[in-house]
Amino acid sequence: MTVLALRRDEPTSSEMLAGSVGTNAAVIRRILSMLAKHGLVRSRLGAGGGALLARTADEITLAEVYRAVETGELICTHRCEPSSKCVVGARILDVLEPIRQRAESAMFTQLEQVRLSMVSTAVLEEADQPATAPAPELNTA
Amino acid sequence: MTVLALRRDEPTSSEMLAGSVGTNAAVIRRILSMLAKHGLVRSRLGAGGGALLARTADEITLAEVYRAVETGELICTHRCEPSSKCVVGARILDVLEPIRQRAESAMFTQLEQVRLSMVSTAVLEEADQPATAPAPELNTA
DNA sequence: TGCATCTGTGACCATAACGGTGACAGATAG
DNA sequence: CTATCTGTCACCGTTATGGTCACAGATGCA
Repeated sequence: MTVLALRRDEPTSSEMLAGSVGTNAAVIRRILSMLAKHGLVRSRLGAGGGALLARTADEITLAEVYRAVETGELICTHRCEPSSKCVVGARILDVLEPIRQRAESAMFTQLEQVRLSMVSTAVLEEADQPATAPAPELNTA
Repeated sequence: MTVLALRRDEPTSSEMLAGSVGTNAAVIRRILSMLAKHGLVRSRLGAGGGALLARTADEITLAEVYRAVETGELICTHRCEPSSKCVVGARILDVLEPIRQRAESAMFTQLEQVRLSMVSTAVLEEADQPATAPAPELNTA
């Protein structure tokens, strides 16, 4: 996504993205497909085509990206159903669920405050300051 | 942990816990071992033994439990190393890392506010208002 | 129009992660 | 002394995930 943000209106092929990420083009296309379904990315077919951001990098938050790509729950509780014959087992999921939701939404609140444009400019600024930059301060805090 | 909180000073065997959770005793012992290493749980060996809370349920937060049990990072970024030949690939991890940390600590802040005692009393309160009145047995047997 | 390019998607395999299971030494209560 | 229970290991099967190949369809271009 950062690459797409930096390349603006120039389509980027999945082959090229795969090179940057260090993986296979089909994997990139798979992920791109998920992003497209959530309206974050669109693609141009044919020769010279590739992926483009569907909106400006300023209108995309990391929370949206996360939700598009990550399917399962952030905090997974019980993989197996607890025994309903035990007082605790019968109730624990109902008790834990609102807690899980609070924790999860706290994290999303943070991710919503980071826009893709912040990430791309931070990458460029790091590239400007070679070798010594330890902590890139994304101003949002 | 909730079961241990409710049973107070009475040791609970891994066999019994396994019954409540719906899994194998060895799995419980594996998890109990992790909790013990973090000082949340202690165990009594020999006949009539079992697991006990190392502190009161009021002194244990869900954040501690989470940290003890969950090993990997909450939000995992790149599984494979991005290409260092790409401007984005070379810098993206450094840029993303502080964002990840902010999001993660936001979640822990929530979990730190929930004590194990709150969970156990919530379970009991839910049990007090049942559609039908089940026998208050802790184990499944 | 024909060709090269690139997406979208499905199938398949290898690998990693994780829970389930059995086993066994050591500790301890009775 | 014996029954019980922990702590830990090894091992297996399942599941999730990424890597890879393949192929149809869309599109720009000569």
